[in-house]
Amino acid sequence: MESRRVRMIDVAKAAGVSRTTVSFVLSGRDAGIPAETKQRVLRLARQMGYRPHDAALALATGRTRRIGLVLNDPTSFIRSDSYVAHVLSGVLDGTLKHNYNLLLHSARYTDWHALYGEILSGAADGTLLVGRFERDELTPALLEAGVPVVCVSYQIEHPDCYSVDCDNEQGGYLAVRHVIERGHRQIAFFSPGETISWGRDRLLGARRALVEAGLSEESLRVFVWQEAGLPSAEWTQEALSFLLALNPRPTALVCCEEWRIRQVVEALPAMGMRVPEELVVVSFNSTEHSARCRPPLTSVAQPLEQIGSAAVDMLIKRIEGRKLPERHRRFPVRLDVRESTQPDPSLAVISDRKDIAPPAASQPVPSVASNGFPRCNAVVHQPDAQETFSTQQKGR
Amino acid sequence: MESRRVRMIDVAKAAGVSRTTVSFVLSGRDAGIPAETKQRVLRLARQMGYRPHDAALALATGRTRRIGLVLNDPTSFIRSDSYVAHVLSGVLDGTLKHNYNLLLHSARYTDWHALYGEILSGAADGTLLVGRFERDELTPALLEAGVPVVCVSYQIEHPDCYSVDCDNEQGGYLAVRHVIERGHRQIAFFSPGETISWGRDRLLGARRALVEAGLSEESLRVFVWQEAGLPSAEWTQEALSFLLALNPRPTALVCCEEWRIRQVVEALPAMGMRVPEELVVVSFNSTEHSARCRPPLTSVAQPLEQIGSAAVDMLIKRIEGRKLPERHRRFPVRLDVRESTQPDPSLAVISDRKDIAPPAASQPVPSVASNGFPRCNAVVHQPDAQETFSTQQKGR
DNA sequence: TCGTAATACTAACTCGCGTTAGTAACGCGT
DNA sequence: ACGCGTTACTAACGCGAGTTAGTATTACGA
Repeated sequence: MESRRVRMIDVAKAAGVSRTTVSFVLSGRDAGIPAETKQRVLRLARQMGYRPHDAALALATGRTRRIGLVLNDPTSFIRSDSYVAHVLSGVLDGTLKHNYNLLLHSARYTDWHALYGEILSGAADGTLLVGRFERDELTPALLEAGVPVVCVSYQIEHPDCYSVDCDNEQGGYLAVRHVIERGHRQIAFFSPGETISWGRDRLLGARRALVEAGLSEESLRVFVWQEAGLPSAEWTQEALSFLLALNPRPTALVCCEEWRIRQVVEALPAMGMRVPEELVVVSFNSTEHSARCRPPLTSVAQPLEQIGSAAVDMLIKRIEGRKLPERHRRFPVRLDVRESTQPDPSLAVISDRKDIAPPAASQPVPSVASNGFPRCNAVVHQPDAQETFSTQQKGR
Repeated sequence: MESRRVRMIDVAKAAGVSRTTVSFVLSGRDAGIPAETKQRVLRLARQMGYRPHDAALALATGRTRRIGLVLNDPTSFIRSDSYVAHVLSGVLDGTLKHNYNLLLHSARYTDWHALYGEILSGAADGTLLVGRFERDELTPALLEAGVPVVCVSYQIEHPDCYSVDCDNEQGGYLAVRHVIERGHRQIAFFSPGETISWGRDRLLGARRALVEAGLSEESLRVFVWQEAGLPSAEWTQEALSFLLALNPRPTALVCCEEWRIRQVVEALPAMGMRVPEELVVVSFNSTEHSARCRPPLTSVAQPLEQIGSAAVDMLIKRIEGRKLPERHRRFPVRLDVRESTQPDPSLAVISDRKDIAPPAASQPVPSVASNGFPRCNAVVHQPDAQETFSTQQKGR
């Protein structure tokens, strides 16, 4: 009962011309075909419901109009961290704009051989790699194979590596400078580990803030979970216990991973600690998870949706062989000050760069994001919002 | 510099056999090929890094090992509602299990002609349609065209319509019965409208609860936003103003849409209303957005990830031409009682069915979901948790 | 009338694979 | 020596498109 698909040759027969002629008409190629024939072919193609067959088109043209996407963790959608959701939303904006579709690879990053094979099979014209796993063998292998690839939120050392990310170094800097300005001297720092570029860069920025303030780099108590070999939730507990037992005890905590901060904030009351009175907390990403936390968390925002859509732009330019002005595109970050470091919400937001506007003043859940930053309703004021946020490419 | 892909014929030449032989060896088909030849071909294929070309394979076999997914709204990832994220997570589990990939169509549901064309192009073997839009013309058109399709969270009247959903009628029933048991008689109900199947069914269940309690169906104050022609946020405000002006004033509100409940809860304090003291609130879906709301919201949970992965199972069975025991698969729902209807969290959870276990007792963010329900940390007790949640198919 | 050019096409090849049908070589029984 | 069956392959077709190269017809100028 399955009605057979209408092929190009069916249209050709109905129109009384050759398949080649139909192909020329439909692809808009002018091969001296008279208007009358052209109209007849177009009309019949429409009437008969002709649609080019995807696989045949791909085989003949060598293009799929699809881009692939690999997630470091397929379950990340439902983790507390909505990083992936925001990036994916930007990616979909990008693919829609370029008239591409998105192929979500379901294989796990840990099974990188399977992913490698699928990507090389040419099911997509290029691939976005989002949020690198530890011990990454996939990225270098793909680059070596010459597949068009753009890394999102990380990069590796390779002459063909293209990437989109935020300015993580500046993010670490802003976070730590902020707590220093609030008077804190004993600062803890939860890091995923230095093999992950954003972990490393945020730590570098943190150290820069310390040096700038005349503090020693060693005063920063860095907790690295990658090397601990513990499940994530247990690590958080252990790290907090350790932190609270330190002497002098840290009064500020900067946590690189937004999903972990929830574990922290939920665990602290049971340990007899109040936020921000006894421990001040700064997170990253500044999505609604930070904004709606109790208390709302001061957080380093990055324009996740812009990063997603910029990655698509970049990848498609590579696919089409166009030149790119830079291999690594960096977006600026912004510090959203909330109650976890600032009991009085009427104080101002810190914005280090003059080219970054702070978020719009709080209205309940703005329905449209005015800039590329995640939609959140931080309770902040705007000290000087004349300058608007600029997405212009900026040099490294 | 782009190194040319290794084709089957390259392997054949290297092995000194025909392409057909290579094809037979690689597809494991026994055509009397001696073990020695077989080994040689396999070794060379591996050494040369041969990977079958996706489009060629699809063209030859007529199968892509891909399933398509259409979202009613590509921006839904970042809406307050994480419904899509949970379903998508389940879908990815399903595609991983069956060794399929997922094709995310980036075109908008409103531009259904574009989607229709893409789906008919055969880029995927079948398609999941998630969360239907109003005035749906796509679904019937696809069914009429004979494309394998499974509808998630809705269904339409059509002999070929397959769907996966939760028991929405029971959900509406549980929600309203719960507030009736709490002593409420003036109940408001926010509905998306009756053309959306879950909106209609939840309302039916709500009315059943009223009738069962000996209350008149007319006592339910139903607010339908679909017919209002207002943007969603404005509608919420207007509906709330209207609600509060009613005499007698409703003391309970059941809201079908989880993302709207946030608008409600955030707007109420400014209107001088406290939850739950002056207005008791029940939401649906019971994802972390309800669980982490202040106050935490009583909510009707549905096993979103199971729904997603069941939809994939169903679709792939259809693609492979296997028989399905039923055209519409319904999952049971569960009521998670939280503080928005129950100021004292030490009271018990209401669980209408004995075959549905309540959620696990609260631990900070369980890392693994024990059943198919969204991960959330409702503060509830378990009255009798001997029975475990059953995913066995249940008759309509 | 012939040559050339423009018009209006189409045959045939290609993409990389699955698959059917057929064949050449060999062994073995009679 | 012949026939037959088994072993070990391969030629050729098809999937549904794009694309190249070529042809038949007509028009027009010399």
